[in-house]
Amino acid sequence: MITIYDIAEKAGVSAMTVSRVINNTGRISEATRKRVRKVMEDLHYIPNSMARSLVLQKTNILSLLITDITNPFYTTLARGAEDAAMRSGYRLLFANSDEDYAKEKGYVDMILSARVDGVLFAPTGDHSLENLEQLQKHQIPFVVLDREIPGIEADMVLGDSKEGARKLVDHLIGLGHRRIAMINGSQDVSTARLRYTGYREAHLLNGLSVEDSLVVHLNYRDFQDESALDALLHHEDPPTAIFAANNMLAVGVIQSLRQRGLQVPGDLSIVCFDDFGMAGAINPFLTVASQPAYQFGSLGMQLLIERIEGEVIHENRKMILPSELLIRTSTQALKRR
Amino acid sequence: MITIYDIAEKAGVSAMTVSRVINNTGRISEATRKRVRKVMEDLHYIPNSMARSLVLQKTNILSLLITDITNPFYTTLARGAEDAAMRSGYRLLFANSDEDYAKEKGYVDMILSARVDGVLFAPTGDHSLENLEQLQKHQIPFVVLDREIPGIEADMVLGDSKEGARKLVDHLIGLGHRRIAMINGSQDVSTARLRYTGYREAHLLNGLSVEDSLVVHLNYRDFQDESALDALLHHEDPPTAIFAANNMLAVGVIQSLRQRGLQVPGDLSIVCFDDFGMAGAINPFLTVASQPAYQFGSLGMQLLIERIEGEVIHENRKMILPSELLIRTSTQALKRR
DNA sequence: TAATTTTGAGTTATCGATAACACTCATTTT
DNA sequence: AAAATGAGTGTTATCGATAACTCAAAATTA
Repeated sequence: MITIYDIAEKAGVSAMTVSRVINNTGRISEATRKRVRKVMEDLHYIPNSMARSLVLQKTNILSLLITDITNPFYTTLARGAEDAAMRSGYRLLFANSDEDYAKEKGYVDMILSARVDGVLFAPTGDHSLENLEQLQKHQIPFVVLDREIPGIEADMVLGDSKEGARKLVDHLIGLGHRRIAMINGSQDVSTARLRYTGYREAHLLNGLSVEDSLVVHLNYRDFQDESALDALLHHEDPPTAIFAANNMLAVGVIQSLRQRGLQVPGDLSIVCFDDFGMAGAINPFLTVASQPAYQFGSLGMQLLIERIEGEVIHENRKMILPSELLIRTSTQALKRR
Repeated sequence: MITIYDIAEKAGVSAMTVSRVINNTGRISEATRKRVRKVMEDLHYIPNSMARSLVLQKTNILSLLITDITNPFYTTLARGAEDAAMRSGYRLLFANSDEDYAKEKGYVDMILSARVDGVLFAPTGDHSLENLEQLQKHQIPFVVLDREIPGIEADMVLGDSKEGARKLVDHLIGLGHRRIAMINGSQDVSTARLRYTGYREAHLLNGLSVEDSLVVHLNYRDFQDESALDALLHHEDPPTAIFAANNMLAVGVIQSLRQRGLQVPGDLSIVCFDDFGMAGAINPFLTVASQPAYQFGSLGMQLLIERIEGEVIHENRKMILPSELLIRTSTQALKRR
């Protein structure tokens, strides 16, 4: 491995002079500069960023922790974060917790160990509190994305889960649906709680009551346990529409329904949160509350970088990004029976 | 920031003893070990991995460079790579080149600067040669994914682009199509060349000739230039089916067709390479040659880790993963006119 | 011309960890 | 009882870079 000492020797100068050439600091004569540059090129020199970070106490690396790399919402968010980080001259260290608290903890340790300058943190759920406190203890600046964590004061970029859910359910009610099931994520996640609240409010505002036997709490990531769906379908007064709390759940629900020979929207209307990115564009099918994923990333990154570089310590900022109701073909007016 | 020296002082031992406790090396009395452990916990000590890597000359970090983080093929591949890296105790540094050579170069510099132990490299195209040579110069082990680069000898995990393309086009010909257009990626990418060869062979094997005016070379990533599609549609003897060389191109084509009021498969049948992951499961629509994306990642990672840890230097290994023809509803038998 | 300033470097200490070696005691061997 | 062994720990040098300080020679000023 080539070091500044190798360069220094070949160029007949001291290591410090090489360092000065690399960083364009101090005074160097044009002749020396040229000579050093030449040697660096000849030897294909690349600075060792660990050594540099060690002394500078700054890595110029920011970390983005997402919960599901296969979910288009998060990959689009990642693009937004990456672009914003790049613009400000930071490198981005991606991490994927897979909605798994233990993995998340592992990545937090890695992040601390790597001494990154800041973290964009999409938590797996309320229990992420400990991991965020861990960051606080070590004074790593962070911005919380997508899910609010009770007990944590920090900059946040969130969606309007309640309002979005209200709009979706309102749309279903407007189509005549009265028996609307909800397949929700874990109650441990703020967005799941708020989406339930929105679901509830939409009912109440329309003079309908909420029947809790139509509400199921699962996990955002994968829809494996089909018994819940079975219970809904065999309900004495079964639902005519389903509100899936996110896109992945909706996929699972639709697949299961299809296996059971049920049609969407023929037999059941389906709505969900979050769109499907590029892939969803092939055949825009699901009626969704689409969130501005790219902005989650770019705005969050902006807040983070301001925190890191800004001299003034602002109040905590909480940005709420609206979602957009996109009505497509997975919903239709209730047929009378 | 807490260091081993802080721990050492508080515990009344030398820094070396702390290091020994951390790494479970050397002989330490149970009493000292316990005392040091206690102090480490009290002070929330986290080792500085940069300092450690600097002296060990090993980072325990591997890098995965993909070309499109919003493409489900690559995110699934990433999951495979991540899982495999995790299993072997490595951390994974994701990087996303966005099909952009300059960004790729930037990430290669970062990778070199970070002194990662190895790289899983999905190149943007043939010009990635320079970037791979850069890695070779610095003796960073790497495995090439998905796209073969002329002039590079290395372990590779590739798909069977030619065979997959042949199957797709064969399927279309079997349905009676004779005028089959191809919307291809850049000729700078090996998979694009091979998919064209497969397209060609399918024609020849069926006793058909290939008409180059039906073949368009664009870019894998986004389908912006619609003039090419227009030209095809206004061809004197227009195509009845389109083979899009990858999923992203297919999305673009279908969106454009829809804007023009054309139906798939009513007016045109469409096939493409690569499936759509979770998101595509909502409404399996496109007939595709599906590649085992997860395996690309996990197998590639396995080869890489063998390279890094293996004592024997094997011959270069070239793994070809088969694709599977999934016939869905974007293709139908040619109606006579 | 002597004094001062500027230019263009070099020296040394440091960041946080670990390897290699050294050095006590206590215990075992001869 | 002297010598050898081994357990437990400390010292010093090192990884590759930069900050802070130093210093000689050249250029400028008085």
